[in-house]
Amino acid sequence: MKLSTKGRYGVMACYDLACHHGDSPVPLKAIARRQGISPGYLEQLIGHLRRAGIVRSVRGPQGGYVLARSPDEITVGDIIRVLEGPIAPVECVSQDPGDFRHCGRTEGCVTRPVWEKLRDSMVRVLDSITLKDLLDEGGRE
Amino acid sequence: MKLSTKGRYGVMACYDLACHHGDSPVPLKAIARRQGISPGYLEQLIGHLRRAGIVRSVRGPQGGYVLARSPDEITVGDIIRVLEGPIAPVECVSQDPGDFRHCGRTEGCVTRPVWEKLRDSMVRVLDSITLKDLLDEGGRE
DNA sequence: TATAATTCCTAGCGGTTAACTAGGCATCAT
DNA sequence: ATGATGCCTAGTTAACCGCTAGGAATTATA
Repeated sequence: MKLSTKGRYGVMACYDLACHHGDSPVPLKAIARRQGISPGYLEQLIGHLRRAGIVRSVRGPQGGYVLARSPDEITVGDIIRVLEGPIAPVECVSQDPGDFRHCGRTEGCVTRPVWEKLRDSMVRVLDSITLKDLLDEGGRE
Repeated sequence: MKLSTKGRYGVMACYDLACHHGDSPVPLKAIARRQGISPGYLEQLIGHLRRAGIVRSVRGPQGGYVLARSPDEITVGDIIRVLEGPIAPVECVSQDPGDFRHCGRTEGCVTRPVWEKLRDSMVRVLDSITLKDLLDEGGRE
């Protein structure tokens, strides 16, 4: 029941970009250094975020990455979904049709409501926290 | 962010035992057959549940397993913790000292509060649902 | 125009875990 | 004494995680 580093690194990287929102593009190396992430690995992760429209890239010298939307329009859930897949403790309660898989057990599976409640509570938390919230918090503490 | 089959199978097996609570011991094979779980694999899982004091075993013919406590005293969280480990999306917010691991990043890690909120909401859901709740629900639906 | 800083892409790799299977031993009602 | 059951450990296959490697494309700047 653990997140992989993908999700964590992704959130950290996006937080880093949020800190520099409005500035010139942030090179990947700088993010990797500040957040303590292997640059090569982060490159793969940020590629997903780019293709998902969460960050934008600028190539060439002085290039780097910027958030594609403002920090208050990007939730932690958005990032997690890109890097970890649908937020669902088991496939049979996935809200993404591509990920959903019927467990094939007796109809009226008794345990499914448990996983649905768990999923809902996870989604509620992750979709309620924006990068802006993290910025504000970082400033206060 | 998925549960493994361990947790799911464990809850299903315990639900099966709850259905027969008060009766004579339920042989592992019967549980495995009804729940569609590989008997050999379930044997390993139920071994953990036994050592954790959630189920009791009776050896010999007519033997099998029974719940060690009544269904309203066993939560889904109890079962998950035995089979999946501490309920924590990342190790640095694990409430189990053995599992906890400091991420070693800059102090005042900005993302930790996110994982703490997520953990709390997961724990709240899983610890609030007992096997009795599943029984009642199975009866109604 | 040449250089170098950057992003982009894909392949591979070593380690770990998941989900079993296999096989043998211990217990004990009948 | 038998056979049904639980108990234990060691394998096995496949997938995935967290990287590393190496090169191609882009482009600001000297």
